[in-house]
Amino acid sequence: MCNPRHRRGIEHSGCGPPHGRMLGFIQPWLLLLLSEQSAHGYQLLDRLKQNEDTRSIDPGFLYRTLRQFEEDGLVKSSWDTEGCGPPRRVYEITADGVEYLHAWAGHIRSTRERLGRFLETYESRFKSQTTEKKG
Amino acid sequence: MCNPRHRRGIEHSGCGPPHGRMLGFIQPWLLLLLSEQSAHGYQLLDRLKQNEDTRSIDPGFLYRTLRQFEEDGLVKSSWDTEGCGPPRRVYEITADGVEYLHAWAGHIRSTRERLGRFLETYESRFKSQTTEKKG
DNA sequence: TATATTATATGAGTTAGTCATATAGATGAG
DNA sequence: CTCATCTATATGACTAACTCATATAATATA
Repeated sequence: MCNPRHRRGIEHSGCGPPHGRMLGFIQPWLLLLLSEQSAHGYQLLDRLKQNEDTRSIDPGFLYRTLRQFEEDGLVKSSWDTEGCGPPRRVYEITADGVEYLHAWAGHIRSTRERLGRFLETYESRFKSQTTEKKG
Repeated sequence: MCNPRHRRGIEHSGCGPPHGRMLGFIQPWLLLLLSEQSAHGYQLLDRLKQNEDTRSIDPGFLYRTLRQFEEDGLVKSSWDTEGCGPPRRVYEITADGVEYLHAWAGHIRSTRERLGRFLETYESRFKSQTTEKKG
């Protein structure tokens, strides 16, 4: 974990620091993956693990999230008992799910802009354009 | 609130949707403001309210965050009993606080990039370059 | 002396996410 | 057949990050 709290003597104890948490960005990835094709939880888990941005997903959280999505009508599921291995609950995205994905993307876009505004202010204070160049 | 959950019939009940929460971005703003000049909580509250991105700050959370920052050595405080009104606890950022602000900015930068990668994938699926243009 | 304003603070609750672990069918080894 | 392992889904318990309501107190004003 490249958590910057492990520098020098700064051992931040409580108050929401640069941590490694997911901050609600596993869910849109789930919907996005399901918008490509239906899949069961374990498959989604595998795919998320192949993406560095979503690598640290917790299986319990994933399954609970999918169930919650279903309760909210964003996906629907059915059991696949054919093929080998134990039965799989296969999730399919709904029209509402797709719509919600779009809304989520909009939210992410605005969050990204908000972060950009913070960084602009920050960089104008400290004049340290490091890896970013602004247009 | 421009919360996208209030469209059509999508009334998301539980599972982390496009909401309006702060997601740990009030703290870097606090440190950034304090890096400009020392201030007491109520002042910071006022300034955050002038920025649309940080408008919805909860006073209780702000004061607790400042105390936590102090416990973590990111700021230090002293009472200002002069002037009018009740005494003010004035916060001053420490060297560790500045360093931590830099680390936080780095985290925000990488979060922003991560959001960008999601949006790229999303947009390539749905071919809807709306307000964004990519380089 | 009542009321409002400025300023700080706490208690209780919720939600998102983490960590550990349970369950169960399928599969393969011996 | 039995034991271990893999695949797959799921739950319990916890913590962190807030949110909402409210308390407290000094000072100012009516």
